[in-house]
Amino acid sequence: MPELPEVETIRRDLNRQILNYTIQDVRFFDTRVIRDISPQAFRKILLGRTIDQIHRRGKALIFQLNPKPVFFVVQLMMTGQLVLRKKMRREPATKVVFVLSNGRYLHYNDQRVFGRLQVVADLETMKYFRNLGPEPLSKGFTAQKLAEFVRTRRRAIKNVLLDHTTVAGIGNIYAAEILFAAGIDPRRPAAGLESREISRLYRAIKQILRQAVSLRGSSVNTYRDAAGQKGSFINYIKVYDRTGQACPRCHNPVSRIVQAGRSTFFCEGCQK
DNA sequence: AGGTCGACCTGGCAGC
DNA sequence: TGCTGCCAGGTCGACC
Repeated sequence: MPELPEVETIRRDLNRQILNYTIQDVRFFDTRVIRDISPQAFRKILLGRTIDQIHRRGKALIFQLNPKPVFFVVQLMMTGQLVLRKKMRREPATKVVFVLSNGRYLHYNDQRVFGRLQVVADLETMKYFRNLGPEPLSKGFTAQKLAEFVRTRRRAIKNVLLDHTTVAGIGNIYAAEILFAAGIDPRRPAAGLESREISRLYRAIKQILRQAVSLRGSSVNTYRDAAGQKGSFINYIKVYDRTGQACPRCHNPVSRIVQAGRSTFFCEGCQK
């Protein structure tokens, strides 16, 4: 999916364009993305409610609706997209379309149908939010907190970064880029990192995510922002999906390995 | 209890 | 051309 920078980009775009508008209709083309309740019940809850504010927590988008308390939560997972259009356009991946009172159509597209659309009165009822670690770009996320968490884990630091109880919103692309920026080998046991390495890691998390947000995310494959456009951080990616290509720092070929069943890209020359 | 693995899905691409 | 197998940005539950 979209990781934190991509989801944050969508949030900002939608916040500028659809606040205070009302959901007038919900049209289903594939109901598999509605999981816990019937599509009819889902539709009934949303109809007539106004979008007060759009938040993000980790990789989830949270639409705060009025009358309260109702939150419409979207998890895009691997291939979900939220695209705002002036006309309804049904594509193969189009699953649900929300008709808004400003005459716009918010399309939920999802090629692989992993995404989830939920309505809840209390976010804490969702397991995802109960277990989620701190927001990496918030003041509450400190080097101290990262250090406390990292020191108790024996598994590889790459897997600890991907674990959303450590820190929210980091996925496979940014885990690779963050570890490259920090010069840390993704295979290192987390508990073995020295203080200065954890400091470097902390700074890399902030720096890479901030830069990616400012560039509107990366588009490796299916990610699109709320206007259907690609993000430009793709042009600044150093190691992700670049197996065999020269490391921009030391010119060694980039390596690909598998950790916990997922690809890891890194430079053996300068990540120690 | 921490950690890993398969399941959930579809589509693109490499190799034969 | 067409088949097979592999791969993909995430999360959860089952299992060791």
